[in-house]
Amino acid sequence: MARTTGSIGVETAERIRAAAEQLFAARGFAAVSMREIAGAVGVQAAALYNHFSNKQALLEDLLVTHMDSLIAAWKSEAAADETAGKTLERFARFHIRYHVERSDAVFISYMELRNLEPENFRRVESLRKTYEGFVVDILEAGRASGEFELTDTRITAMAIIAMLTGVNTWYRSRGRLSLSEIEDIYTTMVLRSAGAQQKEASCLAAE
Amino acid sequence: MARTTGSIGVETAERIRAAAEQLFAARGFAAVSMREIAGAVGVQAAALYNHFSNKQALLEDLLVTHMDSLIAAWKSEAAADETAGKTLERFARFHIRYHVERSDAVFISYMELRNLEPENFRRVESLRKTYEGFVVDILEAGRASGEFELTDTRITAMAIIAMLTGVNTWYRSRGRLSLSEIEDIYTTMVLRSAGAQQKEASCLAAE
DNA sequence: GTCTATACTCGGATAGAC
DNA sequence: GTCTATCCGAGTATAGAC
Repeated sequence: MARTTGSIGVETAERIRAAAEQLFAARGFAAVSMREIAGAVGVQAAALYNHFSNKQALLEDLLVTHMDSLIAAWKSEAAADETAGKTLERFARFHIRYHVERSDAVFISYMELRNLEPENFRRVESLRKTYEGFVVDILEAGRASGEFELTDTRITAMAIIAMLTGVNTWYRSRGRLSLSEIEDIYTTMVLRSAGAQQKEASCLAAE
Repeated sequence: MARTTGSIGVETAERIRAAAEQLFAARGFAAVSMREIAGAVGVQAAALYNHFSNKQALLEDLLVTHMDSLIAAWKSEAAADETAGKTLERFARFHIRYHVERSDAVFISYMELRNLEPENFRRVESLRKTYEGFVVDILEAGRASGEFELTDTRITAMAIIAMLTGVNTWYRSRGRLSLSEIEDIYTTMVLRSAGAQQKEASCLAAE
């Protein structure tokens, strides 16, 4: 989207989005006022209505944009020809990194769904299903090829996504482990959850 | 807690707790007014202040009570002498069932932490750490005994808890699978995540 | 312990000048 | 596109009667 004025750096709409995202994540949609958002941007509250028709539209914009970007990012990351195990590993690393780097947007996307009006809710839910479907597809492929051994692809997909997204609740960039180390650990757990054959030693003695 | 009046069924404080829990879960702490809670109970808003000093105290009561009960429930469920694998399975089933049956309290406990004032927040966080510690302990024991094979007990504990709690986001009591079936599937995934030796076939060929 | 009434503050949103 | 000014409804919480 191009600038409409040449004046100050980022256009106002984008600064409103950024301010709202940060405030909604920190304190919740209902607890944040339009005046606060305006204050963070450096304009009066009335000016926000030149860019978003109301508070609801602002929330809906943030959630839809986030889900659209997430889906597009995975589509461009997913490689066509590789084993299901390799794809699942790629997904695990992608999901962790993408979510950790956008913790505000992720937080809002999970917490503020209930504040969406029905039509907007359905739209965002549908995007979420699309994303979950990516994991189901990987698991189906791995089961079909014999790489994975699992009972229920849908449940396993939900479990894997929940596990990976959970990193956001405790991750701190200056923490004990680097993001790469965290990715390694989770990759192992995700593959094990799917019943992937492990190259390493976990098969010492069955029984 | 005993009744203070013999008049109408449950005492008012308990009915306030129940109404607040349901409303906070459905629409969020900030979005729910004291008038609404009072309306659900069948009293005037001013009457709530006879039982809770303010809205914050009501939220704090709900979160602390929930965490206390959760911790007590696991303590009474945990058996002393059994293998780590068996204990982890018991924990997985316990966690799923307990959380699914109290979805409102669970939801609030995760979502409304940020609305707690600092002192109350620290108190609830400390209880949460206690609960997470139970899982860390099980994993440590299993690693020490050679039952589990994992890189990092703390990370694995967080991943397991996130995976199990995730059931709440999609579980419906009249859904495709029974709670027992769900528990079975998750138990397998949790044990695999911890690198537990499986009796079943997942060890066909290493490499 | 609950009521009615109310103080006081703040919310979203709009009108109209510039 | 942003401002100032404003409408009006709703929020938490308290005072005082019963």
